[in-house]
Amino acid sequence: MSKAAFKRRDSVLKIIVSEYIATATPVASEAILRHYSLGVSPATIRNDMASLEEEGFITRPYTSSGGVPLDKGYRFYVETISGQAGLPGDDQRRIRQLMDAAVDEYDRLLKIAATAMSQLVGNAAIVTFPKSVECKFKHIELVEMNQYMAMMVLILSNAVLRRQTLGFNETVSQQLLGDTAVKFNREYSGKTRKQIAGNKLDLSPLEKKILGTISDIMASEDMIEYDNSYLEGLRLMLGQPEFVQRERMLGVLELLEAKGWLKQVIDWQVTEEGVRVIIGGENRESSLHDLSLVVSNYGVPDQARGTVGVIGPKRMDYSKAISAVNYISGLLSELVARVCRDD
Amino acid sequence: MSKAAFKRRDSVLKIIVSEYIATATPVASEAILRHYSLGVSPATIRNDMASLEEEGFITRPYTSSGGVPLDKGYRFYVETISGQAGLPGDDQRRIRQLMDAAVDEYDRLLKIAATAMSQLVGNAAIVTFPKSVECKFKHIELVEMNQYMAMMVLILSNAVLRRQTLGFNETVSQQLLGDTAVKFNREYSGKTRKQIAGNKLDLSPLEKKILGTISDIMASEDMIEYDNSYLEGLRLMLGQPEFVQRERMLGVLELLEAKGWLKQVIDWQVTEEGVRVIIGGENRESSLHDLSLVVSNYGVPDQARGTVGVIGPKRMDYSKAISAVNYISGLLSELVARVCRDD
DNA sequence: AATTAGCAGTCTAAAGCGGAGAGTGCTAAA
DNA sequence: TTTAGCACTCTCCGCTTTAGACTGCTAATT
Repeated sequence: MSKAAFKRRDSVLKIIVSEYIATATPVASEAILRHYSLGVSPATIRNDMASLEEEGFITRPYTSSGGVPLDKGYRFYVETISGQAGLPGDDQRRIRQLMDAAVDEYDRLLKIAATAMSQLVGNAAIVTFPKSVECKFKHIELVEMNQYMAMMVLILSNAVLRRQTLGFNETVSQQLLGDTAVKFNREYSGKTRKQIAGNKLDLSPLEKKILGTISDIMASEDMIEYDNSYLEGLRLMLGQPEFVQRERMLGVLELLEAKGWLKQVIDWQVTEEGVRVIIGGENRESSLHDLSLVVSNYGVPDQARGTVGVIGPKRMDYSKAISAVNYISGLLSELVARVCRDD
Repeated sequence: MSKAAFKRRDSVLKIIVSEYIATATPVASEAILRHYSLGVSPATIRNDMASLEEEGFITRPYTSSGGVPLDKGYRFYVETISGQAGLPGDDQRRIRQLMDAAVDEYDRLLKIAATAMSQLVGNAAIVTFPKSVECKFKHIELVEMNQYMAMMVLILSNAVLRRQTLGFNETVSQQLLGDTAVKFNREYSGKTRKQIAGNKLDLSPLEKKILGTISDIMASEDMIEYDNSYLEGLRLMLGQPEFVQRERMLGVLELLEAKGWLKQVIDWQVTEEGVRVIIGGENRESSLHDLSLVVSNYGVPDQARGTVGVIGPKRMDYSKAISAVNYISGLLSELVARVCRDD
């Protein structure tokens, strides 16, 4: 096969993928020529398609029907488009505007980001809370609720916030609680869990109990993969034609409600930089085998990192998804950086 | 029609409803006799069914097919079963166990409650955060993040917690922030928004700014119908046979993702006590017209109140749903009461 | 007046059939 | 290596048929 012929075959593959992404129906040789004139006849395209099939880029739903991309085909397509055009200016402006409106409300901001992203790509989108690599104690607050109970509010590095109620056997006063909080804040601010554990102070039983609780929370915070996350736009994703069979639909729903899959994605991602595309069978988790993910980390390296991504059927507008994830992760990184700068 | 005949007709209706709830297929006259021997022939049942149809309790999907309940039929059924048996002991124990495991983590607790409830009834369940009737300032905490920014954590009555970042034009120290927090806590603790607004203190520009933010948050807290809420078990609900037509499924998904419907439910509910069942067309919101809700408030009257409920197709196990909602709302009330006791 | 047997009639659901149309694979020629 | 031409495959759609589930009605019975 000549060099020119190879090149044409690649074009054919690219066209098949993008056409299939757009129409969700098998792509016929003549359909290819209808939209892109390659200066050859349908028969030639058919030959190319046969060759593409042989090498595992595409397949046929049944003998003598158009081609649909396989994972390998999608992968090829994604490689050729990556590093391409960013998000249209309109979209950028719209998102920025939405997010500016909630810039001070951390939680709402992430939710808005997820919603915006899902609408942009017509699929589900997820944004996880940023998580610090190893969290540090920042501030504690103890508020009396009644004689035997207090609410503890614990602020960790990068704005992670946890509240917990504490019950005591003896009565405690707000005064005592306040003093304890001051002491803890003075001694432990900026320290990791291990540093706190190593720094044995002279503590009263009450203080020991509180310290234990703090330590537990920090430990669980260090373990946890996602504190919380927003998954938006499910309905958009499930509206896609791949989910007409309700069995698949319910399968996906179950998968996403469980959120176990998240761990897998994040594990994989934690070391990577930039946008990463995971297509169908490339997912470790077999339940994700006919879905694709476009994910990226955001945040400040070695400090607070979260994950943002799009999830949808393999037949997804990768180009748009990549630019959307890229843009939004950048935006979120900016915002996190502002909050973290002095950690 | 004789008195005995009336009674039998009611039984027939009850059987039709419960049978339809169990099987999701139109109930035939002979099917009724298969499971419950009423000592009459199928023809008699048919006569009764004709009469039930005439009065709008049931309908037929097509001429000469079994009966399926209408809203009026469900309503009748719900009235006859209400006030009946509670949740089985097993279930009670299981739930209590689950919830005890997270009793100190407010947010997780509510989520667990929602999940447990959804599994119990095989439909979606929702639990909203408790909201105070008029919230009171409880505690503020100000933490420096960097020279020009601070994080404010605001605790309102009944454990509502809000965090927000603040940006300043001049530099601020942790010292200054701490002093301000102490001052606010001393002056404003236990006061409502109006009381705070009426109590004009001599404030620096910085303090004025912070106070403004607090006031805004409290105002929005007073306005908001639901702070946050957990909706769990969607997949269970959508697995029901009523959602085989994917159009309906997507409609419901859209509805639930928007969460606008929540407001309607809660509005209606806020004054009611006990479990309330809203069947199909009884919903104000037309998009809920073929769904039913079983909801209840929980919390402490005149203080903090949240809503807990089950949402599913009209063909729902009302008996189980009612007892589940009843039990869980009671459990949550207990827990809220513990936290609120001294507000 | 209420109930019942019996039967004709109605409707669904599933299966089978057939033709139109889309699109390919193959062969032989350029 | 490309192309034209054609036979062939397979889906999709609508139509028909058949079996079966239930009812509604009528006329008889209690």
